[in-house]
Amino acid sequence: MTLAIQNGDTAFRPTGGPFSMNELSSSRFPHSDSVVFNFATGEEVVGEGDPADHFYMVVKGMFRAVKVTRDGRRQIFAFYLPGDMCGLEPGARYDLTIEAVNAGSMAALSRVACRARMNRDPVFNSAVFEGATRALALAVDHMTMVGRSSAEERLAWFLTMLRDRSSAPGRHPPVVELVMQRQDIADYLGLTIETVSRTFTHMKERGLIALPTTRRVEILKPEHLERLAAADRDAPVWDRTSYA
Amino acid sequence: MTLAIQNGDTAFRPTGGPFSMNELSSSRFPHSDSVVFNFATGEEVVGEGDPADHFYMVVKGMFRAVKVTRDGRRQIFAFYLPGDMCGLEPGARYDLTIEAVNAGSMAALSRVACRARMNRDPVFNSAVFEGATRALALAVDHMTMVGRSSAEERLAWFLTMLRDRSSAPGRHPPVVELVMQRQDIADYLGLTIETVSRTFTHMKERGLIALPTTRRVEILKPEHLERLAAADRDAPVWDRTSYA
DNA sequence: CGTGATTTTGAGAAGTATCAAGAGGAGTGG
DNA sequence: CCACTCCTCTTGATACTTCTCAAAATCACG
Repeated sequence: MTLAIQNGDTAFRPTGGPFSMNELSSSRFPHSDSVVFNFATGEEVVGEGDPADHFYMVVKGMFRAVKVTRDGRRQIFAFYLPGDMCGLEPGARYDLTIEAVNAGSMAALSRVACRARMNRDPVFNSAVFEGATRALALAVDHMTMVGRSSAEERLAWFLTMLRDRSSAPGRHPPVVELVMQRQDIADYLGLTIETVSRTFTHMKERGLIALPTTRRVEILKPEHLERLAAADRDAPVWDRTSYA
Repeated sequence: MTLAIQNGDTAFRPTGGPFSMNELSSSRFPHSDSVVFNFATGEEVVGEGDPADHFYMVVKGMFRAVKVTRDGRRQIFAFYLPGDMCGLEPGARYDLTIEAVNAGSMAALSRVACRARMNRDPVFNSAVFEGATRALALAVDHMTMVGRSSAEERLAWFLTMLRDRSSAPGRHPPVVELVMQRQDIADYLGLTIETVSRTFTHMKERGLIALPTTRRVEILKPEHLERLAAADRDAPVWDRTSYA
């Protein structure tokens, strides 16, 4: 893992969006205390069980929170985009592995420094707490989805979420860049890779989406997709912040 | 909802067990600030969206954290036993509904009083934080289970959890009292009630368990059940504390 | 232009849901 | 104490979704 000291206020490109966690972005979280690390595709940021001594904020790229079980089953709990914080858990050790989905970088802030900052900066403090809260709320939604929805509903939910979180909300038709590969989507949604692929195909055939390339989705019928996504939920709040 | 002012240190019967959250039990959490409320079967403690002004600790009986979606799908996120805390979420409103599974009672402590206490009692403070942390860890496990396990593995996991959390760990064969009904189990595990019932029958036929009554399970082959339960996980830590 | 990884497609099997009916239990009133 | 009723739980038959295994197609990259 390469290291780069961040100089002042540059380097941060918060993606914007209706998320109060953005209060933490650019100007607030990364300041002279923080250090930016670069990661190659697949590289590990923190491993499950590592001592939890830092908080992280995504600067660039996409990251994932993963747990792999003894017998190889794999579950992804969150994808992090620029501006998202992770490593928020108050415990002594990380609970999940955080890996780079593609090449990217993270700002790391030591917990000690963070604690100090929380004490002297009420906005920062409440934002971090709110982040933890919403991680729980998101887990609730995620679990309901995994436990109770069909493959098509799950994928619709996923695409809707990515669209809402992505930094280019104005385009028509809305375009979602799938940075992660199919296996990651499957492990996030509790499906197999084949089912994910078939569901993409099915949505394409029904005219809901177009797939100009494997990793790019054009949402042709956003309302339809949203209806599918929200079939079993109400007013989901997409959370840019999670924990790990 | 009936009200009873608690007098001093009586009334609490922590069930014991290997859970550090018990540091909060009897002597710590409920003290002169707290008030005990009684609840009838099915009665609501807090509803989703209510202002989150209190923390709660189960004194007697069993409670559940529920979310029901627009179209009637229902997901249960936790069952709370005596000594468990809920309502821990830092946000302004409760995220889930908490209901009494059977007749029971809860000690309520206002958040204001709790905050004050957290400031002057470091043990209490860290215990509450640890509780929130483990709620997240439990959600991770729960989600992996719901997303990746078979019906039999889920039920084995559930029974193992209840046995570990129950207050009578010494009996042979281990006996689990199912206070909740089948629908609750189904909604906790992401299954249908019929599948839960069939899986019970199947386990009975295989000699893993006995069902002297509908709501009482004797675990005849604990090791076998544990093997099933842990098939896709490692060393689960059963958590007496969750959030809502 | 190969070569390996990723994704898609296909066929069949397995597991769970659904719909429907029956059995068991608890409470009530005669 | 026994019927009656309601509710929960179990069982059965079938349909459907998703998984599994296998192979083909596409993509990424040297």
